[in-house]
Amino acid sequence: MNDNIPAETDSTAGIDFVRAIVERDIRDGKHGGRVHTRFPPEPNGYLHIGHAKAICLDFGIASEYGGKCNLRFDDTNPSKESVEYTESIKQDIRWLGFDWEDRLFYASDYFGRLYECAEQLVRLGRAFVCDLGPDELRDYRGTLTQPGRESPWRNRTVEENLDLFRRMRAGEFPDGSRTLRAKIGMDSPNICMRDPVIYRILRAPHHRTGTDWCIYPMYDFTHCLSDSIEGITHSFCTLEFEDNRVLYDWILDQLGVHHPQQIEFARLNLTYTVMSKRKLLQLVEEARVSGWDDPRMPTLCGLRRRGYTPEAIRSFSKRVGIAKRDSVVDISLLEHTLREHLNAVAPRAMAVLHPVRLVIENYPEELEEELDYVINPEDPSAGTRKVPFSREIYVDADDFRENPPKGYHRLSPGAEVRLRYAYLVRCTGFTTNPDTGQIEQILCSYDPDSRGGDAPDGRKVRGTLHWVSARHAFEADVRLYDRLFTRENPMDRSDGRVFTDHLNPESLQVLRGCMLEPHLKSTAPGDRFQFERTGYFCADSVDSRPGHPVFNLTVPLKDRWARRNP
RNA sequence: UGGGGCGUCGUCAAACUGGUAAGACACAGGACUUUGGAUCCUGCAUUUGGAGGUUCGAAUCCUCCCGCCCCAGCCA
Repeated sequence: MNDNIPAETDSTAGIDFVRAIVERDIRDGKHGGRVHTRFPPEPNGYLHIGHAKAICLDFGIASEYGGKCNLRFDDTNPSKESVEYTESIKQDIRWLGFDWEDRLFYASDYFGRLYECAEQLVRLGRAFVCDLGPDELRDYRGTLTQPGRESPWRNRTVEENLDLFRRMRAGEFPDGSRTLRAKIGMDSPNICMRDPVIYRILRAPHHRTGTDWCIYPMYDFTHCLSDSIEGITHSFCTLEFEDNRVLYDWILDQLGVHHPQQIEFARLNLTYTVMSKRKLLQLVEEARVSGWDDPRMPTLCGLRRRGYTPEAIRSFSKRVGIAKRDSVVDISLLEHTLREHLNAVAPRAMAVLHPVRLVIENYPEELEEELDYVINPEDPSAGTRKVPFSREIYVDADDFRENPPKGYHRLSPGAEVRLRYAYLVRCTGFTTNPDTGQIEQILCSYDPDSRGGDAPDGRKVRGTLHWVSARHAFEADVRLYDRLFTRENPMDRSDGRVFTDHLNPESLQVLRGCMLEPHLKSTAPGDRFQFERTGYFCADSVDSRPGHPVFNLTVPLKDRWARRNP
């Protein structure tokens, strides 16, 4: 993994509780001091930044402690899963920078062994076939405060259960007519333990096993055994599975097999976005966004298209930490790690998003110059390139004010500014459109002795503007993105509104006719730049065409001036 | 009102078996600057949900209380 991020030495702090457990286990020689984790996504949707936290934990801990991490698809519900999702998940994990090497597994690989385990449980007298339908089952389960009732089918003989379970597998019974249940007890205060269903009849073609099976194991049964089969030592999952841990342990204990330790941590929440697959799916289906990879989505494919780097996401994951407290991380932390990385690696370029023509009246009509441009001041090894200059250029409309506010050190009548890496120019006048009153053209004179931007006499020039030579510029579309929601917590229903009511109508703004440096014309999709004084941008991977890149705003530069002068 | 978890700065998050509240983001000042970027300084919890108690000493131990999250899919 080649991080171009300055060493993350900010962690003088203690390690998180998960790593503390792993280290203690290594010290104690548990599992022979071995560390083996797994990332177990269900292929029923796209990965998002919350999954990135889990991936960084699972793969991160394995690599930190000399262990391994498997990728295992938890594909036990064929009605919701597909190969499309498995492919996107693999791509996203690789993009994030992690490698499962030859350890790509599917829970469906274990269907045969899982079935054997289920029969074993039956033989042990620890599972039975139950004929209760879904409604009855719910009724028998009891409530949070009242214990459940035992199924009337609970005391079938081992032989009968075995026979029935085999016939379930053979397809003799209709979907939903019977289940295989663990025989634990109906009076547990933990509802997970009230004779939970471990196999159901479901005639749905599976994306890997086709129609081989008409019964599928449930999560609780599958997960612990898959972990066990793979020799996992530490099984990390999110908080909502805490109650399930008892069942995880119970099943493994009954079968007397290798017993990994499940450890739960808090999932990631971010301000100004939603993180559930269901909500994200809704945004896609209702066309509130252009798709799973819309650059405003918190999906990994969305962030990638937006211009986020894997390094930034990994750094972010490290900084949010791992704990058990429900929390909501400020999106500005993610933006910070992004800027931190991009600042270090992104080549600079000049792009004028809201162009206004500026004429340097004393600059020779036909003259063209090639000026030296520093590619990245943060990285001298990036070197320099040439940028063309001429009498007429474009500057940003926001860089000129007829009546400048206090503290404004850009262009205004009489004011002198520096054109980055070019010349010092002084504003001598301007013209406006008589109909609209809009600034049409800014007039300036330049100081020929200031080539490169240095004041020959050392005079102070506060403002430095980006610009692009009019006759060399090319037009392009640039999309400005902002947060998708206007609320820190879009799920806030205190005023009776739903999350889609909080969508930010200004989250996407398309700018046409932006004027860019000619050298940007050959940008390849996905290439990232810092447009000086504006922000970080990347060429869109979907809508760019050869010679016609379309740029996405990845994240704006911080702007203290704008902040103080709203 | 059952069970399982969790409550430390605006937001994350440290503080090993009690020893006198890290760090980061954000925010606010200032320095510097050919990006109002970056960088660099400075400030930012007399206090750990609350109330008692034990102790020379408590975020850490005890008691009671308050608040928040999760669980009643043949989803994961």
